Amino acid sequence: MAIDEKLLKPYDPGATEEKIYRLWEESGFFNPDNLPGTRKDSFTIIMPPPNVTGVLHMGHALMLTLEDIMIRYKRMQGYKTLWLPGTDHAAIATQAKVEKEIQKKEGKSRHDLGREEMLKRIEAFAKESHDTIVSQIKVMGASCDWSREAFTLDEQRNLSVNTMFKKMYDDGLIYRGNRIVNWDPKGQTTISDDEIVYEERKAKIYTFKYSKDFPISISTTRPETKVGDVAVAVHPEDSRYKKFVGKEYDLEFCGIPLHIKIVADKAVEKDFGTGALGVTPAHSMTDWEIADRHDLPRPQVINEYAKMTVGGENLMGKKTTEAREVIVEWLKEQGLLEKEEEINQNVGTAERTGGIIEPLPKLQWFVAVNKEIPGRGKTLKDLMREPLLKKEIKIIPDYFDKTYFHWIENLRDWCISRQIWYGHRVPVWYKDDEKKVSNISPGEEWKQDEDTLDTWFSAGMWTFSTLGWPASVKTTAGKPDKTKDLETYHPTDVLETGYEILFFWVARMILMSEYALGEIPFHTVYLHGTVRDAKGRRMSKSLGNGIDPLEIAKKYGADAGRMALVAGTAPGTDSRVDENKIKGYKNFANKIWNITRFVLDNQKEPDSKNTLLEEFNKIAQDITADMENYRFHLASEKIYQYIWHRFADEIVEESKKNEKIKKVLLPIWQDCLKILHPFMPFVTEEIWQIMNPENLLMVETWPIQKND
RNA sequence: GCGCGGUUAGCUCAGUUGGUAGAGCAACCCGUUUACACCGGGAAGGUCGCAGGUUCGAGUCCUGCACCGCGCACCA
Repeated sequence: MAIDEKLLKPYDPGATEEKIYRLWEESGFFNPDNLPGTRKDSFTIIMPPPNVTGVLHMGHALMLTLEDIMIRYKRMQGYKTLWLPGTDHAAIATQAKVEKEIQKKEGKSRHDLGREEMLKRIEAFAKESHDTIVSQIKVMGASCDWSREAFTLDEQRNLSVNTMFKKMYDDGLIYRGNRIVNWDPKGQTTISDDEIVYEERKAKIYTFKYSKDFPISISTTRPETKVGDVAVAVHPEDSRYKKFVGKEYDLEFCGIPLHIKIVADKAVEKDFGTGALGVTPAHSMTDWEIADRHDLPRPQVINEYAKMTVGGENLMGKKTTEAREVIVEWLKEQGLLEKEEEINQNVGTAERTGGIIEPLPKLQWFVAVNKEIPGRGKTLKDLMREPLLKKEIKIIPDYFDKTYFHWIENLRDWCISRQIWYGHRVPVWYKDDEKKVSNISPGEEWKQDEDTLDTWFSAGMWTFSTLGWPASVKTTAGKPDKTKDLETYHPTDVLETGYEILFFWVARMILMSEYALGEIPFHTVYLHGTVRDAKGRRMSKSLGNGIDPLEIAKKYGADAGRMALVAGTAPGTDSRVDENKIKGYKNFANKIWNITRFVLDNQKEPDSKNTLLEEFNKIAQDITADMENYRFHLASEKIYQYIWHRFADEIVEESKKNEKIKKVLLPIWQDCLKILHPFMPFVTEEIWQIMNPENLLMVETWPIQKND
């Protein structure tokens, strides 16, 4: 074999990677329908869809690397491998981003533009963002099936979502109710419990009595909400207050008449503050529940703009923070204020907008998680728990099981309606006094619900909505048969994602799949950690410490970036980006390049009997076991160690003196390339093309067949 | 408050069912001999957070403690 001229120069990823990706794409092998040979067993990963809010970050790069490693390994093992890519409309995040931009550039709000125009703008942004993301995924070398690409907000997914909504509604699992919800005054929408981020802040806590003749003092950090109080709750065992329980008082608080009942409730902690809690049902989650238990009224005193809705001129229409000062002033004047202390308080803020959450009672759509599903004798919570208890689903690393169960314990009904425009609209239509829940529009004369659905509602269906559930009536010729895909590829094999969305997403996918299909969405959940900067800090826009995976690919090659991300990074643990490490793997790519040159220069008739072959075989088996057991962090280091420090440093060196060894160089080297391929697909494929231009390494057979 | 994880070489981290402690980078010495200086050879470096326990044997299993990080809840 003549030595390719390219091999005489150092390896240049920039001149190689794009060309190789095109070669793969043109082969059609990303699509499982086109794979060579008979492939009985399928292996499926549905890609966690990146949000169309911007560009890929290192976390995405790690995700793509791990998933591509699994897919490439299984493809070489002879599986019918499907890796289905997609993007997420990320409702609140995307709308908030576009709104902010328009506000900044044009000084207009979404209401100035109107629903239709605003949606057009968001869609244009999403489209652009989508295109960028797709090209970035390709740069990373992801061998996913673009012919099946999905978007969480496209037509097929909308049909899935609406069908699911109707099914749940008909089963009584979705209901509309006036309940207290987390209201984000900044984003002007409700959000779910999981979208709240608690921030510790200093706050003042005031201790006072409503009026001079009221017997009990209460403490609060939010005196302005006290105009909505209907009761004072004390612990049932609290001897200080027992004698007051059941009594009712009429009084005037800052000009507002209040009717306060003393109730006993075990939710109250005796030792906190005065041990007595002023109950504001409409503006506190705990208080709402207390009101439930004691059948108390729930007057609302704050509106959606975090402004007061009661009182005279001094309060009405004021922001809560201003109203607070008014009330504190009044308390001081009246001589009612007993104490004013500074405390650390966790303030709930909206994850996406940063707005301070204002609990408010609102008419919203909910998913009932504790209600029995008709005919199944189980609740949705049960459906989420069972597959893990029965070990049908395995989480890696397994210690996340406990966190998962703990979260389910604390789960309350899931508020799924959002007052934003970008997203799946609630599939409920109204006409006069009639209401219709349907998966398609019942006609022009019907008016659709204004709200949209929580983005996790559609994301929860991702493993099967992407495979065509429910079977679409509009499936066009040439496109994959949707129903057949669902049969072939579901349940999927692995869900690979970051541990931070275990609750948001993983739990909801299990819920949705178990409920709609009666089967698990995936067998294995592989959780990766957070990629941090060199100092161990989370990468964020505000810190400006983000590292762009594309820059890395450009500077060192995607192969080097992939190896650096995965080698030595155990599942579930956070890692740091270290440019030196990446550089080391760039050097490794060049080392491979040079080894190839030497091997091709020194080819001899292969010998099949040599202890070196046996030694290699053992290592290959060991690595295969690692691959089967998701130990990619070990497999990658082992092949690296073998290639550089055993094969190159010792075997190649020895072969310079021993002609017999030269006879095993090529066979071992070819297998090394195969094993390294899932990790560093570009450079290995490029070399393979020089050695065997008629075949693609991507679909070569893995040296060791399944061995666990 | 409840729970989870971490603590291993100067730094960043691996260490699979318990069996004589590993890698990368950095630092030290030497080296251009049939690929590669994006290189090679060599040497150095650890009482595996602390205290107990189980075991023939513990970085690995159990108990307690300390510090760091994280999640959930509370937050009147």
